[in-house]
Amino acid sequence: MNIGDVAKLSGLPAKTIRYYEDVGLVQPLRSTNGYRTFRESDAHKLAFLGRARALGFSIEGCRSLLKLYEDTDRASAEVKQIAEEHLQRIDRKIAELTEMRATLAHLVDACNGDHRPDCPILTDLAMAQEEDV
Amino acid sequence: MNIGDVAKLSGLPAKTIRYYEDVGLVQPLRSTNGYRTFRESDAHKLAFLGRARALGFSIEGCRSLLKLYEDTDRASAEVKQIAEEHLQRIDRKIAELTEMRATLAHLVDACNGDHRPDCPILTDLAMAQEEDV
DNA sequence: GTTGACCTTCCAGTGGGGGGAAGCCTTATG
DNA sequence: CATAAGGCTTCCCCCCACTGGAAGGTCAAC
Repeated sequence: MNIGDVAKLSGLPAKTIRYYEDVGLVQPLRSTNGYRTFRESDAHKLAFLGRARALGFSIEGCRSLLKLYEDTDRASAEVKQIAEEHLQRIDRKIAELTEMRATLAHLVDACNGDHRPDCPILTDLAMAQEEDV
Repeated sequence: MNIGDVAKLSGLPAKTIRYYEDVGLVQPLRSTNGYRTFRESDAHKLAFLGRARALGFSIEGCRSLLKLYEDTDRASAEVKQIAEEHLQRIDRKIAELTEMRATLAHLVDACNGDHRPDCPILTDLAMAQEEDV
């Protein structure tokens, strides 16, 4: 398989696949003309990577997961730990965004949004004094 | 004021303040020795920027807000629109993370996390077949 | 033989800074 | 007066995970 084929199969852009080779996540063969040649197992790996990335795992997280995936003697506890750490990162990110959202929503709500210049959003950004909300 | 003073006042690292000058968000003066000299208004702007960034506004968003802040003839509707667009971006991001979280939490839940190699997390990443959950 | 689709490598850029080097300026102290 | 400490300057590279594009090689079809 050439890169275009495996790109279609995995849903990843060819550029991304080259990048994954660069960082050592896949090691396709090379044919005599210099083209990358992907085996079934490479296509499989790339699909795996695509799904792990879609769940928000970092490249290094993907590398760890892939290593465990290929180690049939792994302990599922190791996989679970990686996933749980990632889950916590996601939770922290959601909490952070939720707090931003609350503050911003409150400000947006308080703003008339008309032709006049008075704007509690700007006032708050300028002052951020702690008053009653 | 030198950069260290205004860094303390605004809570921003000096590096960040230099970067903000680089991208044109602040224009401090220069004293004869080449040091940046910040006025009260610069310190004010930087504090404004710090708070806007803390709400997740991009540098370009900050630039727009700052421009409106300094335009006493602004219409609050313009500010509100920028804030609402940002709010929607935050909402999309939260939705995306929440979906990741749900999928991942389900997988983590299904994984025994013991010494055995069987792991639904890896199975799912490898297959992602659509079955009942 | 020539088009057009595919492939290759390499370089640069994204956002929002951070780390650190090399070198000036200022102030306090011995 | 010398020097040491700390603050300031510019400059360049690094982070992440790609993405875009240029310049050029390869292959199948017509």
